[in-house]
Amino acid sequence: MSGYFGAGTWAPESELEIIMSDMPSCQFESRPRRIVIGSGGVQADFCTNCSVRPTSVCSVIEPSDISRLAEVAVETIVSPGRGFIEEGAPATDFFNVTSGTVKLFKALPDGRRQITGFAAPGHFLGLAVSDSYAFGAEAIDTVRVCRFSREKMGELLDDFPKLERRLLEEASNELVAAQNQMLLLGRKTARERVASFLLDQMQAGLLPGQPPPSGGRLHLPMTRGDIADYLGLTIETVSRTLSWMRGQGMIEVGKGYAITIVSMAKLEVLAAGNG
Amino acid sequence: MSGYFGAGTWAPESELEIIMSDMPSCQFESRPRRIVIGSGGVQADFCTNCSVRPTSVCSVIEPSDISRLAEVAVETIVSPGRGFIEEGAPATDFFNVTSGTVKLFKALPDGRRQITGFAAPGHFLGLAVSDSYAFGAEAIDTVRVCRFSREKMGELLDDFPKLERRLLEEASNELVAAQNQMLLLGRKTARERVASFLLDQMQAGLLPGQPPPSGGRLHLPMTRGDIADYLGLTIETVSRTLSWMRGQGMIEVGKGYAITIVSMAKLEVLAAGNG
DNA sequence: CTGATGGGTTGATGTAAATCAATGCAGCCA
DNA sequence: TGGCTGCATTGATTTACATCAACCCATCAG
Repeated sequence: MSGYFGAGTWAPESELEIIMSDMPSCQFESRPRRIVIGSGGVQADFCTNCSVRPTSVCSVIEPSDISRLAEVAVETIVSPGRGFIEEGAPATDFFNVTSGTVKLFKALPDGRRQITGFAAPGHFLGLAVSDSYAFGAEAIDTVRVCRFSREKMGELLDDFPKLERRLLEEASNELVAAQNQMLLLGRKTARERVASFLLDQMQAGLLPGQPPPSGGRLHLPMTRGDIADYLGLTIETVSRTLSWMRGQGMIEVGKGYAITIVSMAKLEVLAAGNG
Repeated sequence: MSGYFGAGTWAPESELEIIMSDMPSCQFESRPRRIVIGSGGVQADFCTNCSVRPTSVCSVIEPSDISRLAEVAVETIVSPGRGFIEEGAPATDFFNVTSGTVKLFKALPDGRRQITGFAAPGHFLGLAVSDSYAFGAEAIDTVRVCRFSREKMGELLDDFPKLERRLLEEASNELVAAQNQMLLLGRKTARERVASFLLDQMQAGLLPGQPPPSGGRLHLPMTRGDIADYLGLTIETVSRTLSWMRGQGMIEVGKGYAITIVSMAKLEVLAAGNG
């Protein structure tokens, strides 16, 4: 395809690329393998029909200017367990998660990991002035992201001042979340951490974009290991704490990734620091 | 006195106000007492001659537009130990630190505290989209800040797009710092934390604005308690760890707030996670 | 079917850091 | 001068959590 939208001089933008999981799992993911599987090009309504547009930074672009957005966005599919941002690598792109869940993390040389956040659909990734990524990103389940090159993103920012304000808003929100997480990591007990986590996940599910968790039913896509790395605990402590909460009648732990919150009140008391 | 942070109907913009330490110290600082001591107004070169302008967000305002800045800025002096942002209070103002050091923190109901950062001259405070402050701020030594009302700041942002980009940059940098701190709090040992802290302080001192620490000499304005609350440790552990480092020939601990870094290399090995 | 693998739970033991406690020292004020 | 307070250091003891280890249960490949 060429000259799609009559705008671009070259083609590969707006194709669908897939980052495959061609190896079961390795300690440090190599650079994502990029496979372009479609070349029909993206429709004019690519962004218009985007399910996360109302809640993402893209919402500030007027419908009349949507084509500008679709021009520079490359939709990418990342399979579960696959990394697509490598900590320390040159920061060439920004991403917008459109479906699935991403874990963001930093690591120490000996392998210790801290997950700094989970990015749900609508989340914007890559905010860092530095020329290299300050964190890594890996798909938890099957993830779709929109990729913007740094260069193209700069042009968008120049042309749409509203976008800049929206990004500042996004960054501020993340900053608040980061401060909450620092309080959690530095001063909360294991039980308080897990309680806070469950309530946060509940809260996140209530936001637009994802199916709302009815009846306190949560579907956590991440493993116990991920939760542990997020809360600064070990797998065993997370598991034991969940069992303890079950024993206290706070939650029910289902098969797989299901957890049901039975007593929000009890969890809130815990999370606030009483217990 | 009433009208904490001026509701806006009265005049004191561009006067010099002082937040006094009229009580020695209480568990939770009451609202700062605001005392206007000058009323001559700020000179036209108020901002032009500002020592932190080159390194702060204000640097993006052209000299020709500086008067706009001086119009909306209120210089405020905060005495040591005095709070000037209360966590949870309505977020009415933004601040720019011009001298001294500020500690930013979050607290749990039972008094546990996490210091989320130390703000040195040039640092911009108050980035949060929420209508209330997500953190508290307290002067460590004598602090001077420039205060901007939310409203006036909005006007500045409308008039100077560059300011918005600079704020985004500022927020991104803070985000990176926050992620580093999460790694520290979640996964580093006490020794690694203290080592990281000393190196960060060294780094911060090398940036423009403050007198560069020559010969590895650091002057830390904060108490052991502040360091502990920043690193997610106790006072005793911080003290013991510093003593241990002294024993290892890594540092020298002087009287008061002086610490000299003897072997940066050893500290770096520690901070990176080998030790 | 069998064995391997990854995730999860639970138990026994170890330990890093918290807590409890005593002491020293400087600044401050009556 | 003496008493008070805040900050710091160091020692003794406790503890929350990590570590080590066993086990269960899916899933999947041969």
